[in-house]
Order: sequence, then structure tokens, then C-alpha cells
Amino acid sequence: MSDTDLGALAVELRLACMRISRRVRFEAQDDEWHIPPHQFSVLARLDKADATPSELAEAEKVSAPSMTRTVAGLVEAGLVARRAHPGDRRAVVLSLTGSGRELLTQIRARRDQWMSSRLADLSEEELRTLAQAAPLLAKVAAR
Amino acid sequence: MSDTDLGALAVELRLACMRISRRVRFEAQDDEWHIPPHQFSVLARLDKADATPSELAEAEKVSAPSMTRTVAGLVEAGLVARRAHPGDRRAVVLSLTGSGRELLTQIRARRDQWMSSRLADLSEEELRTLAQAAPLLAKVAAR
DNA sequence: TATTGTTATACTCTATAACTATA
DNA sequence: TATAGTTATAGAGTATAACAATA
Repeated sequence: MSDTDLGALAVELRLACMRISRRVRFEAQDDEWHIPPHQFSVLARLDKADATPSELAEAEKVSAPSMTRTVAGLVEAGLVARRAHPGDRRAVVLSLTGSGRELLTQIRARRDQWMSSRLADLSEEELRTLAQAAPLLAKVAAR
Repeated sequence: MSDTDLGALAVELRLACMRISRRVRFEAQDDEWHIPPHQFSVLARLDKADATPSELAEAEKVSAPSMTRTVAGLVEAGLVARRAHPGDRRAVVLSLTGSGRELLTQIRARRDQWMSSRLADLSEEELRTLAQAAPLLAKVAAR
């Protein structure tokens, strides 16, 4: 593939991904389960593994005081629990509560429903093409 | 394609698009040309067509006072210009300045460069698959 | 009267600096 | 001394309510 073709493909793919991402965030919101993006991002990270506030701050690229505030909101909402760090009494370990995990599941389900409803408009052949492309996009996203 | 296959495809595509979008926004930033997301979004909209503050507020789904503030920042930075609305002396029309258009071009170029560099790791066959998928993703993004 | 745009005010999320407790 | 986390304070972004000018 020529450089110009690859550049044109990059433009088309980037725009499509960013537009889909934006529409998912805006259109798959639910008044009842709505939380701000920075809180959602922390929930998703804690779903993968428990973490300390400083680990979260570094991963999310925000300051420690910002993360203190974000975590305080999540704890107050009953979505995240603190416990003592085994072996370092300065630190705390954060984990999802049952409610936190449930909220995350529901938000993801709504987002996936949005995507499914968009895909439902495509033909079988178009879906087969996207099914071949999906792992490649995942590879791009994963670095 | 079965409903469960379609659901799994929706999950995989949505996650990949959101991750790519996030990485483009974070990793294609330039200290010199950096502007916050809400300002970028307004610049991109004015690139398509001139608009009044109230039109922008509705399109961006923010309040009129928020858009007043955002536009004030862009005007002060020399990226957007105001002019009188022909025929309605209450309203103003906003448009990109040369600097605004140039900034937009540079930010988009950096984002596309990020995407191109990711695609460069793929094989010719993988790129052909993505080239077939790109217009389908664009269709999904456009509704 | 209704609409466009702004100002007044308050709440949230961001940051840096300074503090407490512990390593 | 250095590190984990919080508190103090300030700078942007958001919103609703109230205002001025114009339709």
C-alpha cells in the first residue's frame, strides 16, 4: 500500500473511531446511571485490579489531590471501598464494591447496545468485513 | 450472523474505537498547539460553517453562558473572529481566523500521523482488510 | 412578549504548595 | 530524608437566574 493510501486510510479510520467514541459517550448515557468521565475511568481501572490512590493518579495522568477528590466521591457514592494496605500503613488500597461493579456493567451494556443497534443496519457481508477488521483495530488500540 | 456474534462484535469494535480515540487525544498532543477539547470542538464546527453562539451552544450541548465563555477565549487567542449578523442586530456571526484554521490543520495532522504510525506496523493484507472496513465504520459513525 | 447574548453567582474538576503520618 | 495521602487555595469549565438590547 502506498504512503498516500495509508495516510488516507489513517484519516478515515481515525475520524470514524473518534466519531463513534463521541456518540457512544453522548448517546448511551442514562440519567439514572450517569457518572462523569473521570469517575468512570477510575471504576474501569479498579475493575481490572485493585489499586492505591497514587497508582490511579499516575495511570489516569492526574495529580494526587485530584485523585483524592475523585476517589472521595466514589467512596461516598458507595461505588468504591477503602481498606488498609498490608505492609504500608501510609497507603490505602481501593477496590470496587458490588454496586460499583454493577454500575460499570450497566454502563458498558448500554454502550454495547448502542453499538449493536448501529451494526444491525449493516448487511451480512459488511458484518463479515468488520468481524475481520475488529481484531486489527484492537491491535492498533493496544499499541 | 447470530445475535450473540453480533453482540461480541459490537463489544470488540466499541472498545477498540474508544481506546484508539482516547490514545489519539492523549498521545497526539503538542505542548505548543494544545487547546482544551471544548475549544477544539468549536473550532472544528466553525471549520465546517460559520455559526452564531446560540447555534454552537445547541450543537455542542452546552449552555449559552458556557459558549459565551468558550468563544471569548477563542477570540482572545485570535483563533475566532466575530462580525455583525446581517439582518439581526442582536446576534453575532463567528468564523475561523487564518490562525484558527491553521491550528486546526496542525492538530489534525498530528492525530493522523499518530494513526499512520500505528498502521505502519500492520501487514499489507491487514491493511487491505482495514481499507474495506473503514467506509463501514464511517457509515456507523454517521448513523 | 420572545429571543440573543452577556453578566452574576455557584458548583465541580483541575492544579501546585504545604501539611501529617509513616517508611 | 523520602513517600502516601490529605488539606488549603486558586484557576478553568460547567450550570441556572437575571439582565440589556433587539425582534
